[in-house]
Amino acid sequence: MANDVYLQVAVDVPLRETFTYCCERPLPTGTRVAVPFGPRRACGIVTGPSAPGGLDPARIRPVLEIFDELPPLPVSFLEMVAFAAAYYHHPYGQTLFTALPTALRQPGNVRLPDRRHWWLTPAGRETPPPAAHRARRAVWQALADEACTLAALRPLAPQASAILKAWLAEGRVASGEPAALSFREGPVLALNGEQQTVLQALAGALAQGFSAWLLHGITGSGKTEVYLQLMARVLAAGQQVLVLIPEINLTPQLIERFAARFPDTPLVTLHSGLSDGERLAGWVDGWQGRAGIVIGTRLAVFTPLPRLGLIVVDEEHDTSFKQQEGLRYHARDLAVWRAHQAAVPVVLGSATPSLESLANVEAGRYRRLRLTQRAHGAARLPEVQLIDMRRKKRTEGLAEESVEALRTAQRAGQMSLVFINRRGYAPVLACTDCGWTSGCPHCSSKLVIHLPERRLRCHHCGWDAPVPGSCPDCGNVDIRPLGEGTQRLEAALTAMLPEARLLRIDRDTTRRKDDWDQLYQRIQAEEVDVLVGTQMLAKGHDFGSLGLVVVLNADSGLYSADFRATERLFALLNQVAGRAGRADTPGRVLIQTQWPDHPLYQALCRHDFDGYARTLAEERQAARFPPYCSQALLRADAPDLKDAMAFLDRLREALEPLAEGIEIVGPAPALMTRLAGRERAQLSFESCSRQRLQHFLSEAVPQVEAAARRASRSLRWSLDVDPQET
DNA sequence: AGCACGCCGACT
DNA sequence: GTCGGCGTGCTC
Repeated sequence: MANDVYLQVAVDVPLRETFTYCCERPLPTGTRVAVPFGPRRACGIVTGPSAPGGLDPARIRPVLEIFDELPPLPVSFLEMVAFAAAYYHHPYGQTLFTALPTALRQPGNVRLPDRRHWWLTPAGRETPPPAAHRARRAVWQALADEACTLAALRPLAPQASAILKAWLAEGRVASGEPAALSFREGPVLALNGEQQTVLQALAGALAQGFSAWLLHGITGSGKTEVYLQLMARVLAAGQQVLVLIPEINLTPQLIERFAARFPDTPLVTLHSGLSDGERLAGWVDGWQGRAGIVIGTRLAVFTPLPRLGLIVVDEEHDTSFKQQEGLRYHARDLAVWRAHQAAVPVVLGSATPSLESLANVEAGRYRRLRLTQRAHGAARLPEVQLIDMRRKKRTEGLAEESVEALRTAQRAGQMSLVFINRRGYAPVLACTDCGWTSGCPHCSSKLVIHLPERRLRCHHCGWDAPVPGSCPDCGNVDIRPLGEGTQRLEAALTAMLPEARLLRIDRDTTRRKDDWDQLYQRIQAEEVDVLVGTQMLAKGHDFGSLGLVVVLNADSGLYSADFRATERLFALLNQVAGRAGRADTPGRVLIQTQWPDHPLYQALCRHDFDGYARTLAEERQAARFPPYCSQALLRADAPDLKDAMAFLDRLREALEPLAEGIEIVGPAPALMTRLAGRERAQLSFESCSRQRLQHFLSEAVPQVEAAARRASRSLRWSLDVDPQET
């Protein structure tokens, strides 16, 4: 056997290195193969040619099988994988395999859907089958109209495949790749002056290489219409568009809008809800250039697109763009890298841009465009009012004013929304009288209650204190965790509004696939007076006109242990408020709070995003938190917290000498012990220089790996670069 | 991560 | 006497 060529092959294992195999012939980089790996057969991707080097040639085993149903993966794809692996300090093989659809991760052949188009030859066109042969006639008729895929013909005649085979042999039909992307644009909406200015700026950037744009447009300002008209130009030029959206926004209504606008452009959606086969088909359609539009959640950022002309990231501030396990990538950041690689513009759109993106604007890396008016001339911003809960009579957490407003709205025939904030719930202690909260004496974090031990702990620096019996500021004994008392809210609402038709929307009531459709129909049919729900209701779905929005438990996000909580709360409340009064009536938003003077609420009432963003930015700058420093978290978990802490303690000591220009904070117990039976802790690395932090991490990771090998097998660790949740 | 090898407790 | 617990070590 002449196994005379050596290859480097990446395998899906948590090891930093690639492996050397031999093969009878050279294989191009990006070829998918099956290789023997220890006692098993694994899927591998060829990453390049290789020499045996110091390796004993006897240990080098031959490639078992070469999969050639698809061409080798493009170099640009492998480059992005290499970047992501390096930046997030994740093993190359595992990074590569997370970027691939599941079907391509297995060491076996894949079956691709038949996308060939069939059409009649001149001979075939002249010989229509007799009308009595209904199946053949139907197929012929369809082909006489236009070229079709087999999938399109099957509904007309189940035996379409056999018919085509016979006709092919007789020279009556031919098949091949579909014609190049045709382009047709459905009815466009008129743009207002602002939208036109924005579109012109963006259109001017097309075909001009890389540029990054932050499109900051208030809710209802018509960002989507701008995307669509910009996309039209890209698609008309025969290029592809990648659109990334948050998980929750991937609704049939949104896809329908894109599909209706570009009726002849093949559109592919990619998200985690697809079957392996569907996901593979969409991915390959993008890669082979058949799809003009690829629209999907964070995982879609990896789709190879040979004629990429534009990337759009909608709701760029949304946290679902950050993957929270395994390769902890941020799809928005990879999208910007990718736009740079492909030399195309990237548009990041949001009503409430992330502080990260605003800082990038400040630094001159992104350019900002604004939409400050609602697209429909008459639509006004909602009126936001605060209900001071400090001296209010309340029932089950509801102020009498809120109940009264709900009654009034119902009588006026308007639909209301009661929004319960459960996001970022971490029990921070607060005084119900003076507004004192449990701040950490050593850093700018909040102390969190750990009930089993009755302790207050700082999850940032690790400070630990007993729970006080009364307020340290005013002596009031009524101190309790923020956010308590919303559990029985639905029952209370039913009792207080007996004549209103309530509809609760949350994970439980929308568990099954068609649940949401049914609820949605009830809303459309105006069979609902009061919607009650959480996060799910804040974004995405359009309920038509909401007359009133009541927000409960917003305060729990105000004084949170996570320094990003206020940024998220502000974005969330903005979004909820944007649900009110979208049509021609201005809506009303009521927020129940113990801190009516808090700058966040004050800014919300004034609709002053810029002012509050500036305040937050100054706070972050003063505390040297991201985006004014680069951060990475080393997380560890074990059945027992002290094992995780001891592991991080040892590492802190070992890494200190390498940490020039790096601040190491902690270790500290993590905010929430997520998985039952496992406890988590974390060590934070912070630096004013991203490069320096990267360099440090490159040196630190091998040490972490070594320490983990020495530690108990039950200890697990992960590194989170640019963490979103701290 | 898998998977095998290896060395100590309660079962036919 | 053996089945099986999971500690430890390797994968070209």
